[in-house]
Amino acid sequence: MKDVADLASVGTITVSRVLRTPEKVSEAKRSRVQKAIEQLGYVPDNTAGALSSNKSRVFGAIVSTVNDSVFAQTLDGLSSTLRAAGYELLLTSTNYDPTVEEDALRALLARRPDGIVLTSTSHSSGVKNLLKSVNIPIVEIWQLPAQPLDIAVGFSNFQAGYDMAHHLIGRGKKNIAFIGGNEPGNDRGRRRRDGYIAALADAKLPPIIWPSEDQDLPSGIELGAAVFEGCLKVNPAINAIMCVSDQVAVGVLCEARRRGVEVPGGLSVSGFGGFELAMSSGFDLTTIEIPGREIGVASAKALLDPEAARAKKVIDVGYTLIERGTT
Amino acid sequence: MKDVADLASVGTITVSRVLRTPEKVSEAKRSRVQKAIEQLGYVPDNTAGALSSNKSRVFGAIVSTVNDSVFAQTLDGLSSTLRAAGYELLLTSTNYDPTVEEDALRALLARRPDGIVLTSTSHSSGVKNLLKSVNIPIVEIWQLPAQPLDIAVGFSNFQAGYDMAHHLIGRGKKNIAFIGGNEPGNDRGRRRRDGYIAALADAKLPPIIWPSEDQDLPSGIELGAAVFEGCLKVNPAINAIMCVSDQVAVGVLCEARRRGVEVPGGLSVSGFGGFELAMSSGFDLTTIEIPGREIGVASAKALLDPEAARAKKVIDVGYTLIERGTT
DNA sequence: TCTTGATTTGGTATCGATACCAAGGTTAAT
DNA sequence: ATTAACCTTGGTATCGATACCAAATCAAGA
Repeated sequence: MKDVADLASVGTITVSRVLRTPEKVSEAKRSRVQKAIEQLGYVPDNTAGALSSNKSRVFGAIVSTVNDSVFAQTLDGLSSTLRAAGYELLLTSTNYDPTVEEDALRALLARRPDGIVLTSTSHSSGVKNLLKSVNIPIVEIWQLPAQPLDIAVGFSNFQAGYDMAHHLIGRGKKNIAFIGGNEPGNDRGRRRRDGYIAALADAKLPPIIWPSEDQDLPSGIELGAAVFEGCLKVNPAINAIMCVSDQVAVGVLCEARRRGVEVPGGLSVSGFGGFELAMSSGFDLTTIEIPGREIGVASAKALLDPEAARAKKVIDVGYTLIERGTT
Repeated sequence: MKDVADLASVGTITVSRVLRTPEKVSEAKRSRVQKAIEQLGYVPDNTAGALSSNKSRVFGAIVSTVNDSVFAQTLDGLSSTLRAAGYELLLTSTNYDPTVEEDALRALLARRPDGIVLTSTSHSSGVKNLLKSVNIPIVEIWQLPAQPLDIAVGFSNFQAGYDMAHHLIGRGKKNIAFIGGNEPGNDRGRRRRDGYIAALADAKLPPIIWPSEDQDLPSGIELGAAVFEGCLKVNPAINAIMCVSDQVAVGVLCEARRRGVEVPGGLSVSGFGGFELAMSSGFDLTTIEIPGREIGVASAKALLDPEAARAKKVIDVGYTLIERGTT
């Protein structure tokens, strides 16, 4: 920076201002400095800037996994919006292991981020204490918590589960099963299931849940494929299956085809997520579409302008129930 | 840090050593310092450490998209391996727009990363100059470039395309079409297509490529679904379709079912990627499985020990052709 | 011309850790 | 007992930018 300042015959502080607040520098010096920057190929050092200004221009994200298509959209929206504003994203994934969260957070805080995005909803007391001790915006995403730590962006999984069950009931189905939602460390699926249970209770129908907590079954597509050997064998009266995710629903649909079960005549199937394959050119699956990218964009905005976001506290981006051919 | 040092009655440098090189501090002082750290809830400031040591303990990644399941696995492997070694990952995505790369790189370099991971293979001269001017490990992933900038981790898309075409030819198919691979900014698909062309030439068969460069068609599943209205209508003799990705293949399979076309009797279909749905409990799709996570892990190792990686220069993780029910 | 207020500019201290060097203490070998 | 080598420890300078304050410049009105 000193070299640039010398070449342009200005003080170092003026170089700094050209980069951070160009409107405060006269036209003449500004162009001189910019020419010098280009000539020397100067790339500023943000680590030094972070130290002196106490602003790192970096945000941290702790996500459960990047390995989920709707989730990846959120990351995409987050990272693009932040980058457009001159910020960068430090990414950490916990792989649904809650014990990793505190370590990851500690490592993140050592980088002095200007804000943090979290996906999990239940935090250990260590995590809560760390978050309380720093004075930066904290955004919890996806599941809206009852008691947000600071700012929350997402939607209600409970309500989504309720709405989908209500939709199936409206189609005249009486024996509706819920598949999945008991993976450890992921309580979002469980909330959807709770919504399903509530809707069935309101309609005076008995809930059918599979697999039970103690059964150790695969997740995703394979779980869906296993439904016929497990759930439907025990209870053949089932004529609608509400799946915790689109992946599971696709597994059910693939297996139904293999067995010649008619959908939705013999069996209705619904998903959750709004995964590409659910589209009408794919499985034509009735599902609940989550605006994944929008969650990312809204979180980025909350991080960039925490005061405005704190006024709302909870930002509900909603979801859309899309009725297609499988129900 | 000063507070911790005072509480433990040691010098600040000893506190620093307890955190970075604990084996160089006597047992007695080490435990005293650790107790003080805990008591005060001290979280070190890595931005300051980065400034004085010239080591940020952060790596940068510039990826085309996080929105792809196999790709997400790479990120996952990369980030977990780095975090286990005490490093963090700064993530930037370009959304397949090559003009973004230089800006993203400049922003990344301002954070003084200890190494960089790139996914694209063709770089602008500005990017190349920037990379040459910094003295940190550069890892190019996925596509193995002819002339690696520094270190490359991936596999040969050309060879994968060749092998799959060879497999289809071996199944007795003579009219094999290649679908996709002309999305702008993504030359990996094009390499697979080149491999396909080479294999067909070796077998003295004419290549059939769809859509052509100038056609503006959707990508992914929708492209697959459009095949029957486009490609097969023009050339009904086609009896095998080699798709640029599993997504496209799934689109073809869905549409084939809808039209009652028998697979693989009337039409063979193959994919690429090793996407969850390709599994036997899903579509039972013949595909080429890429070890996405392994690419991430190997890149992380290359960043952490660049000398060892530079000895090899190119790390080929290979791929696996998995023959399933669709061919 | 002189004053006032706004704008532009630069000097210097500072952020919090680590590199470097030097000093003191310990152990082993002569 | 003496020397040499090693280990442990701390003081101080330093990394490269920005905050803060003060000085210089400029424009407009009296």
